[in-house]
Amino acid sequence: MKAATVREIFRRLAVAIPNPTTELNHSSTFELLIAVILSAQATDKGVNIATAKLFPVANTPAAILALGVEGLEQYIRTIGLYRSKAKNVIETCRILVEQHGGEVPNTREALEALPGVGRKTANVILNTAFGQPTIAVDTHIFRLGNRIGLAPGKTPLEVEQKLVKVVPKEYLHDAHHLLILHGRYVCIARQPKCPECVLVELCEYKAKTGFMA
DNA sequence: ATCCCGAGGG
DNA sequence: CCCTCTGGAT
Repeated sequence: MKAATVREIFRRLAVAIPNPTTELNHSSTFELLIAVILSAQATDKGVNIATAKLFPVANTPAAILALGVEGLEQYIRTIGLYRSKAKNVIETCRILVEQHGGEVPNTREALEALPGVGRKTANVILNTAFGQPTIAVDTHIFRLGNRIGLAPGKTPLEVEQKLVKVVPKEYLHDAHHLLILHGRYVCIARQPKCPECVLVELCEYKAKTGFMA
């Protein structure tokens, strides 16, 4: 895909999505970290329902630690993979208290050392809490990268590295949320809403599949 | 039956 | 590389 086309894609997304930020409710970096860990293979909406109950009761590492695994499970039962997430969150809180003074670390290495935090989650925290130009490749961005021809790749890491190369500098920070929100509401997995998409004539999906009008 | 802001273990 | 974890929405 031509550089000018890529630039136009982000210019249009930036117009269509005036406030490109997370839809995971949070009022601190710690809350964001927990919400992102919980969001694996789950919808933001579902995570927000659970954290609306959890955070008023416990919104610090020490407070969540005090709930214990089984106590925490009661709050996040409605989210998929809740048992492993409860275990990971507790262990992450323990490490935050013991090794980081109860604060969320701001380096990739320290973040990825936390249980339940892989490359994607670390990228979200670095981008959204610490303002770094990282691109967290979740299911939406992986799909879009391949579907519209923006950054094709067999793995999320491959898509991420292509995006970092291809995305114009001024859009690098917002690219993550511009793509996620476009993927969530327009370029959805099952039946993309091509008729209302601002990228139609720039998209390789049309040429490949002749999407329905 | 498929998808959702994946990660860890074998 | 694959498999498993896992509930709720569509």
